[in-house]
Amino acid sequence: MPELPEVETVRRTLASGLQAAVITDVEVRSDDVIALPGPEDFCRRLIDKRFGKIGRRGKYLLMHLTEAGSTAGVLRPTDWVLVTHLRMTGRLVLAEPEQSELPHTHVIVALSNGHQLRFSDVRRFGRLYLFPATQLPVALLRQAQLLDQQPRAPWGPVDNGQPSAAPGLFKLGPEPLSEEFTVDYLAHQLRRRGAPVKAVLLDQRVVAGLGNIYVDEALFRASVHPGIPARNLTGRQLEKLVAGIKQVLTEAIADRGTTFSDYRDGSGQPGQFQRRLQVFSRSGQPCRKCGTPVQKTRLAGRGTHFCPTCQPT
DNA sequence: AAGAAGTCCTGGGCGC
DNA sequence: TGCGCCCAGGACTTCT
Repeated sequence: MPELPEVETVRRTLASGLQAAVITDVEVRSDDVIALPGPEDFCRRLIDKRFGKIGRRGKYLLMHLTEAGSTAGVLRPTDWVLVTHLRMTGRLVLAEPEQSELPHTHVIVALSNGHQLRFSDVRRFGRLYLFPATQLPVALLRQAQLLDQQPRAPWGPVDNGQPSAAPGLFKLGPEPLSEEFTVDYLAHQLRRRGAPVKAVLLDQRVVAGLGNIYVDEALFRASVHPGIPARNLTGRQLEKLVAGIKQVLTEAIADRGTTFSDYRDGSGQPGQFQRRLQVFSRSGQPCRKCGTPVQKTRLAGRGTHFCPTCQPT
């Protein structure tokens, strides 16, 4: 399940192969993975566009696209942004045309440098979106690091009152590795929430990019039981939780993410962080700190792993 | 308004 | 061996 560290690793591994490549052809085999616009428009708009920067916001990947003829670099109001969300089993890989395809390959983007960008997804939960750049808020583009400075021209999004195809993209909380994500911020967010702290941390509006694996790992590092009502956390626990989240994500990015079965980076390589997991997927095995068997329970509809000794209720 | 529950989707693991 | 059941979960919608 690609969470922030996995998506960041995909971003890094795709960036060099996509840089300045022009799209020469697009094949969509499963219409339902194209969330926006319709599949024909999606293909037509992409052809002859050139890849610029590849950014990330939470678990979303944002790819800047310019007209093939225009100068690269600055994001212009006429540009487009290809957005992807891999959800559970989605994969984006660069491949040679003669390389065999993964099963469940739904989209193939042919590039002027001879490579292909391929999207595959066993469960077809993942989605691709193509937005006119002006329909994305400046703040989002900056957080995804597609924009260096405030654009001079007027910028959208044009609020036409229509529901967006990707409502979550516009409601994301802060990047957990940014300076915005502080103890004060998290304290404010958790203050009125009576739900289990794990459920609140999975809410992308609170903080962007955490999923089941890294929430369990961060809570272990903070010695916080996942079932504690969010509002009951002490100041000390909040400090340890913010530090734990930043620490586990930083280490996981350094290890190129966690691979159980499906996840691979943009060049097809698995991650290495699974070797360093403390509790996730380790139920019944001894806690690496105290030796107590790691327990698994169900919380917020998710398999939840914790050490009953290190993370007391 | 917050939270719980249902929905999507398919490979793999399990019981019989 | 093979069939059928159920589980895994991110984000979204619907219900309470």
